[in-house]
Formats: sequence, C-alpha cells, structure tokens
Amino acid sequence: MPNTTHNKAAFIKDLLVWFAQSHRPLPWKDTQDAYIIWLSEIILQQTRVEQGLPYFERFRANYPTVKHLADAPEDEVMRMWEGLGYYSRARNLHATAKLIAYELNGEFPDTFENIRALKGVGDYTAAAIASFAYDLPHAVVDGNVYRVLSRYFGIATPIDTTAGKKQFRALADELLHSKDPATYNQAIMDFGATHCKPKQALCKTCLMQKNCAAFAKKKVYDLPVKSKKLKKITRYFHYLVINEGQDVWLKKRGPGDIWQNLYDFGLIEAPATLTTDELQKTEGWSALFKNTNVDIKSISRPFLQTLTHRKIVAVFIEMNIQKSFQPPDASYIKASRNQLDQYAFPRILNDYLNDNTLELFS
DNA sequence: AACCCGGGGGT
DNA sequence: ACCCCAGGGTT
Repeated sequence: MPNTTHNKAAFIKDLLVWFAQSHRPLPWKDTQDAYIIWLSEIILQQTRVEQGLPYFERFRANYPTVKHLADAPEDEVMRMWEGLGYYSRARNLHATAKLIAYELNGEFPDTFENIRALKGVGDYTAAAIASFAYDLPHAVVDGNVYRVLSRYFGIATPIDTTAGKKQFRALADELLHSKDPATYNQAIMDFGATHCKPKQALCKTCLMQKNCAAFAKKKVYDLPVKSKKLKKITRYFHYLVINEGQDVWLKKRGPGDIWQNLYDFGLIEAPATLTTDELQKTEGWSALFKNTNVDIKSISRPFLQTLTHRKIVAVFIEMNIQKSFQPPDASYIKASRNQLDQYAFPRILNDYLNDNTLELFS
C-alpha cells in the first residue's frame, strides 16, 4: 500500500470544502432529536434517500415521539413499512421503541455502546446516531465510505472480507475530524452519494481529483473491490386463495423465512410449478383440506418477483369452499375481502391483488 | 466466513 | 441481467 500520510490532511480539507458548497438538505438534518435520527437511520439502511424519504415523513407524522411508536399496534407499524423491504427493521424498530419508552424511561441511550446494543443497530447506525445526535467521535463506514476511501486512497482490499472491513474501519477512524464528527460523517456520505457515485462518478468536476489514486490510475470503476458473488435460487409458490362468502383466509408469516410478520395466503411450495392435479396430491394439500370439498375456480398466471438472492414464481389458485375451513393452526385468519388494506402484504401479493385483469373472489 | 433478509432504480 | 443502496442478524 502506498504511503498516504500526506493525502490524509488534504482529503479532510477538500472534503469539508466540497461539503460546505454542495451538501444536500435532508429533513432529518434539522434536529438533534435522537429518536428522529434513529428513525431516519433505520429507514435508510440499504435504502436510497429518495426511496426512504416518504416513509420517514409518514413515520414522523404518525409517531412524533418514541412513545407514539411504542404504543402503536404491530400490524399498523408493519403496514406503514409495507413495500420498503427488510421487514426485520420494522420489527426491531417497534421492539426498541417499547424498550426505550417503558424500560429506559423514554430516554434514548446517549453513549456509543448503549446505542450499539439496541436491536437493529450495528456499527454504522450506532456511529451515525452517536455523531449526529450527541457529537460523539465515531466514524461511519457505509457503502459510500467504502467507495470514496477505496478510490481516493487506491485500496483494492475486498470490502466484503474481515481484513477489508478492518482496514477501512481503521482508515475511517484516522480520518475522522474529531472536532466536528457529525459534519465529517455527513460530508463523506453526501460526497459518495452525489459526487463519487458508483457509476458516472463526477471526476471531471471533482476538487479531490488531484489527489485521487483511482483517478490517476484510471481505476475509478474498478473500485471498491468485492470478492463474493451471490447465487440466485428460484422458489415456486402456490398460493391457495380460499374464499368463504365475502371472506378470504389469510396467513400470518412466521419466523425462519422471508416476509416475517407480513400476511399472505395458504402456501404450498414445490421444486417447480405444479398443475392443479399435481397440487392436490401433495401432502400440503391433504393436510389443509382433510375432509373438505374444494371447488377450484381458476389458476392465475405466474407472478414473478426478484429478491436479492431469490427469484419467486407464484401462482394463485382461487377456490370456493362449502363448509367452513378448518385452519390447521392459529396463523390463519379470516379477513373480509374489502378490509384487506389493513394488512401488510409482500409485493408479489399486491401485484396479484391489484391485477385488474383477474376476477378475484367472484 | 457464509448466508439470509426486499424492493427500487440505474445501466 | 447485474449492480448498488446511510446494513444487521444468524449460523
């Protein structure tokens, strides 16, 4: 690794100059309310600012204090999070709000260690809250920081390894402007997000260009380095849309799989898409409809959803049932078909429910 | 260390 | 089709 001692002071100086001229106003930057800062940081995990912004405004308006959030019903919180993804964030947010409101006397933790101990708060989020809410000297290391530092200092260590994380963490700690850690943290993330972008980096107009190792070696788009590639597995879902008069049976999803605490329908998963004949021979089918007569109305086209490391293929089998359905466990609930907006669904269910070419629940 | 957890937007 | 996003948790 090249000796970068000289460049470190220039990096900090130029970064703060850039920030003073070019930072973007964000609605969670006008406060030092730790609750509001925490809320914004959880929403922004693996989420673009533009995507998270309306969710932030909605949460802040509905839950202006941590107690409002703590006292909200879980289904309501999940519904407000619907569509944002990574739903463990919403579950941890709600659990942590209860903890703060009722175990910590409504007072948000004010040390790095105590913030870091909260559910859903890792190294990045703890450093962000500690610096933004309390001016504590902790450097953030997020995707922006990896990109900016790897390029400027020409570091090709893969960022998704233990050694890489350690190296970038150490550099970030060295660079932290301890007099004003909040401004420094905000500056490096803003710079990465709007100037030193993954693609179409604005090198041409960059005042850091003169000292940027990647620019000098024409390696801007080779950094940062990631070593791991993920494999995508396809899963085949067969959703059983069980209608009983004006009601339809929903199922609350449990732990150990995607979409925990969201709602869907009775589900039979198979290694491939099955015909209705094949479906009725599965164990899942007989377990669900032991002594019940089922009248299959129709089977939908395949709906597709791509997740980070899964591809979901789902077909929806609409059926009427004569006698009352006997659910095998308490995760099944009967819901009125015109009150489905009370439930948070995965995107692929909303795609199905909102497909006007289908005749649902006829 | 490897894997899991979403959905949107850009290229 | 692939990458990235103000990452964190579990095994």
